[in-house]
Amino acid sequence: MKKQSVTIYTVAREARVSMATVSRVVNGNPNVKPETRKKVLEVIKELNYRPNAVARGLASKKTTTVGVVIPSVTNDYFARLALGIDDIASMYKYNMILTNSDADDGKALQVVRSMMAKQVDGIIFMGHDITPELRTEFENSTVPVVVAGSMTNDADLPTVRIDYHKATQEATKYLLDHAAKKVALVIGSKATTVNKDFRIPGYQAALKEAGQEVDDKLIFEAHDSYNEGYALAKTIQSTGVDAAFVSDDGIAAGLLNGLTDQGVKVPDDFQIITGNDTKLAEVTRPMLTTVTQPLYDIGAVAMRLLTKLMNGDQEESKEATTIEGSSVILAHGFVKRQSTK
Amino acid sequence: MKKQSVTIYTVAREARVSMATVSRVVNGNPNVKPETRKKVLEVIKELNYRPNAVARGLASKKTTTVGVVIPSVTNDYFARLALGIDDIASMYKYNMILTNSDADDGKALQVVRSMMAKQVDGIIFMGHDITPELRTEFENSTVPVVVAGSMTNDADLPTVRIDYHKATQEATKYLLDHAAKKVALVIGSKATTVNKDFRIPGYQAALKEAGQEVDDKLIFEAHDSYNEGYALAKTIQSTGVDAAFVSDDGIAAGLLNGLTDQGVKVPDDFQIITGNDTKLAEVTRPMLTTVTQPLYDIGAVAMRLLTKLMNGDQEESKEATTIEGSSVILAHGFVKRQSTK
DNA sequence: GTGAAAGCGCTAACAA
DNA sequence: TTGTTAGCGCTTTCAC
Repeated sequence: MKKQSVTIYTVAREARVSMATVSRVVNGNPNVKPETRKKVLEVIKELNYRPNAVARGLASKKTTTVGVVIPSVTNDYFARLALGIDDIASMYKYNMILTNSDADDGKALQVVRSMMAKQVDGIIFMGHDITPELRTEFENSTVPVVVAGSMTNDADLPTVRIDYHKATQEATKYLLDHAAKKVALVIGSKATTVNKDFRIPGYQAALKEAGQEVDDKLIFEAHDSYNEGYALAKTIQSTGVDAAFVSDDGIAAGLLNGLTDQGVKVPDDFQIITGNDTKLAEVTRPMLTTVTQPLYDIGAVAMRLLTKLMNGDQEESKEATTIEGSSVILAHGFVKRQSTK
Repeated sequence: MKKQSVTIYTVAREARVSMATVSRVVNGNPNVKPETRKKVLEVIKELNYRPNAVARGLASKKTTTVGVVIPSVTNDYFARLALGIDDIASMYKYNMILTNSDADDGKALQVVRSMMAKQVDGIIFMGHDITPELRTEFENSTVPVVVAGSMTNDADLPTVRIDYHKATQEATKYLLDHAAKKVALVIGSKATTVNKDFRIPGYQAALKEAGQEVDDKLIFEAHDSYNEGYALAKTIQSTGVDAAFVSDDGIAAGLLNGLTDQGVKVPDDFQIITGNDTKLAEVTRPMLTTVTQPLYDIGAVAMRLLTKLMNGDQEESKEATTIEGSSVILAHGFVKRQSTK
């Protein structure tokens, strides 16, 4: 790459002012005489001067760039969060370095390190849990981190999400209240914090409330979304279950289609509630009854929160976060469609 | 943000060598005596030194960051391209600044300017057309640009895509060969290059080949994906059409469900072929017959091509691009599912 | 209101 | 094989 041709120095020389003055007008510093400003602006336009953000970043120690770790862009759930993040980021003139972690802990660590090397001003982390190494990485840095759309094992991290416990409990109760005899819970992994500490307890609470015994065998794991959900259709039937709350829409769609293809009538013989509020839920036939989530807003609020943390005094913010817990819990909803009675 | 505590200088002092030597070992320069390297590496580890990529970028004029313009991350089509891009980018140690253009020309321009200000080493552009302003922006810069997953009005830009003309022609022919009497074409906008110069001519070629008259009224526009496709179900029937090739899966899914909800049997009374090869096509019932596209590969190849352009001599590359056309056309396919006879 | 000058942390000749 | 020395383009005191 060749040397940048027109720099702040070129402009300064051409406008017969100092670099400092050019810098001031570029940055909207009010301490510039209007006519000086006008002159500089003219020269900038004439020369088509564009400030070099890298140089600015080095000098100011701010890059107006945030890092966003996403398990998978092709998952509509995370993509909708990312859209909310990006919109607010753009609004605040931030750019976002977006990288897939492929839901792989090693890659997540590497990705975060790379972002920090690039001196991002903040990080939004999407994912279900954080390894000790990654946690150390976060702790050793002054860069604020916000978790969006899940709950991790690090309760100290500011997090924007819905109340997964309550949502799961409500959905389970709904099923129980609507003639379901035996309700299954289908989640990604029993080991993640969001499931272990929120969804499973919520599910169990609903069962207990209804006077039912909890049976761990009715909790199913499915990772690979649609296909695994489809395959699950057989397994799940053999357990005598006649309803399920499924946390992921891809899995739910697979389960629904798998069931249908086996001649099981949904919702007559089997009811399904899904939990991600993705487009998928409206495309299937029957359409899936869903716990709704303000996905876009979760992303947007996470980014807003991050801007606050980035601007406030770092230590103070961290303090506030840790102690008061600057986490945000947004309201979820429920839309009855065709997969429930 | 406070001054970075441990810099290349700290390491140099601690290891009793010069900054240059530290720089060499960090960058894998072989001209370092093994024991010196070892010593430096030790100090780096001990101090947990992390090179500052911003400073490196300023000094080397390379940021190992590419800009990616995406119309919408929440569209699975583009998300899959982005996944391919990101994977290859990671492989080559590039980060990606990803920004939604919302399919808005003004925003696309602004986004690109912002990326260039951040000194990205290259840009991957996803979108259907380029405004004169944006084209000027590209031309005035030395940053290589690759278009992925579409065809723009700028034929000089290296582009990675499938053969939209042929794909459309084949799909239309398939419908005609399978008892369709009157075939519609449903696209986003008649005005974009990819439709105006590729899909529409392909569609018309198939009709002519079959000895049918072309009727512009059988070409429908739908933008807002699913909902507009759903609404289209009524309109399209009134024209006596009994089959359609739909370029976008969201629209196709909407059309299918709209038709079904009106009691039209697919494929018996109406056949549909869709063109984006998105997950959606497998989730609907009946499942949608589809022109398949190597979406991930389109993104991956685009990123590979970009790395070549970024490494080669800039001018030379640009020359080669313009003259030989370094564009890549990948093979598409066809999967018959349930929405065709 | 404006300018001079010292960095920011690193790379890259050029010497040695 | 290693060190010295300029920058890269900008921000930011600190004077004036």
